[in-house]
Amino acid sequence: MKRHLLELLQTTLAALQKDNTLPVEGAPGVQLERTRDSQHGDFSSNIAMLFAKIARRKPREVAELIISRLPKISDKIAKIEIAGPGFINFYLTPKAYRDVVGDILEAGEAYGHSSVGDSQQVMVEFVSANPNGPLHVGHGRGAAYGAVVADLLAAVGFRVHREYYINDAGRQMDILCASVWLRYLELGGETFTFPRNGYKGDYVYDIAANLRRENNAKFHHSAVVVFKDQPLDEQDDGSGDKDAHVDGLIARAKQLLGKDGYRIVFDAGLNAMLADIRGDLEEFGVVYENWFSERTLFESGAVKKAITRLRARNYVYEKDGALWFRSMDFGDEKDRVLVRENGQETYFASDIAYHAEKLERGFARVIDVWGADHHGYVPRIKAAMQALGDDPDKLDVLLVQFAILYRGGEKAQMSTRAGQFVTLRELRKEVGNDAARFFYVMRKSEQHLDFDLDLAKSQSADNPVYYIQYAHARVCSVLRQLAEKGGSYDRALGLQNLHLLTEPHEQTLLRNLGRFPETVETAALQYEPHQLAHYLRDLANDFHAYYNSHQFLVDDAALRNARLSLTLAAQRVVSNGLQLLGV
RNA sequence: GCGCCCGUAGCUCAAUUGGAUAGAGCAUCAGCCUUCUAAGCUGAGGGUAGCAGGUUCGAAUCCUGCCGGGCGCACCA
Repeated sequence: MKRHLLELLQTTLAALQKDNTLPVEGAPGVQLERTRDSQHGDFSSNIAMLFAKIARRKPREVAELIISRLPKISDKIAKIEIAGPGFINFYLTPKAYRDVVGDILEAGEAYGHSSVGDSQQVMVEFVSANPNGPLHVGHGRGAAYGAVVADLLAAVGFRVHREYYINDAGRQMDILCASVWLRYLELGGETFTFPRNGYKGDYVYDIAANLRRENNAKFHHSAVVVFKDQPLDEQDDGSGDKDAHVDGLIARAKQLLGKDGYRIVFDAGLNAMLADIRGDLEEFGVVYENWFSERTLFESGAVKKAITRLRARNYVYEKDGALWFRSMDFGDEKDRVLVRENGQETYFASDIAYHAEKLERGFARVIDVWGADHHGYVPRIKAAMQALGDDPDKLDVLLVQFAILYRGGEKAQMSTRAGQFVTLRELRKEVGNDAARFFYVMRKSEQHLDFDLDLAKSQSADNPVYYIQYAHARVCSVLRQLAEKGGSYDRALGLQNLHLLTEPHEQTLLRNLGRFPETVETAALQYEPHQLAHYLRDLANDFHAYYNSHQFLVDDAALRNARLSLTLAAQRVVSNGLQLLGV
């Protein structure tokens, strides 16, 4: 409907511009929006006011002009009025309202889907948490948000590719490896102080135990040998160098285990964590087309290749023994290191290679979902893309603010290292997948999310997801009642008699059901799932109000089936909407 | 110090991206179950939009300056 009206306006304006009634130069784009208040009709355009200035005429005068030239009114438009300072308001006919019901029942699961994406290929990369511990509730938000954004884009006609970037090449993974190894030594009877910097979670013991089961004492060494000459890690007064300590232990592990042995311990940690993360996400309804390993970028030479390309374009230089990228040339606040003094490429270097590779794969648009604490990283990635001759506008970085946990009214601390955190798995178990998914996407992504664990765990009925599901359940209940009374629903009869739906509650419901496709579209294109969440809550409210004030199973067969049609349409939209949110 | 984000009802948040009288949910108060699940509905109170300017037909939204909060400023990832 909205598209239809937009086209109407556009052709009319073009005609007015063609005969020089309205200026072409500086002409504004046509805007049409749903009215907030039904007193102002159903759709409203501010185009006359926008044209008024450049045409040097009064807004209402311009509005008159446009209306006089609009093509013959169709059977879906009742009237067009000028209101306020110069709004052009469109009022739909009752028929236009009614037709929505047939459209919904006809389209079924496809209602709300569209093809504005034009089959363009889009990659959505999200979560990509380091595989050095279980996912916690912060990752959960990125997972829910990324998954819903991806599903929304798919619903409006994009070809969506979901990807998880596995950071399996960095120092953090070496620390995990060392942590696993040390726990393994402990299980073999060695005693020592576990490094402050190591991963202390119980899951590390599990991995170590597994390793011992499969390899027995193959990787065992005496603590005396392992810790010999290691820089001290002063736990109590904090005076020791904990980074040097851990790095020393990593080096010692490599030395004592040999290349192959180290790899086995390393992979034991990596694979265990990946399996855990993958399983966790799958249970959460989050699946990927691809899990992309950072390590393969080094192995395939993609990182070296990216650096070579940058060098060829004269954007790298050497300083202090390191290799730098001139990101300042592209507005970044400082230049960035690509290769460290010790010859190791930085995470940034592999990330450049990764993004170059994404575009090589042919994606028209690349979306990264990151934690908001990484926002400072955006300019340098875009700078690198530009330096490589790629279009940085193809990359949209969506920043997700942290979910702040509250327990007993107080902030709960999260730290992967300390091993004290609420895992995503734990959260899902306590509040359920549905509530977790809905809560996560209910808020605008760049807004901090207050996640009250007590409230969420309490299974409280305040939960909006229950409210929405209840609307669905009530429809099921109505149908059950109908069957018990020996009746059945006659769709044809219902659709023939939709004109009987004249109650204000019914009109409101019809009006809002018609907004669903637009809501899905804007939620998708703006990457704002919360719009859909709010819409569904409002729709459920409309339904509950209707349910409470009118009986559906009335004696009059025509009215009964008309109401059931409307009810089923509402159920369908609720169901499609929740489906998109992954609930 | 510099950069990014944020500041809307007692609390948690919306607002069709510059539109018409700023809206919901909790919480508070007052009503509605012999009739399709009360997990619900109806009504009431509650606002100097952080503060001060500016831009224009029109500002919560854009610009400037303060105030307050979060995050980031590595040869970590």
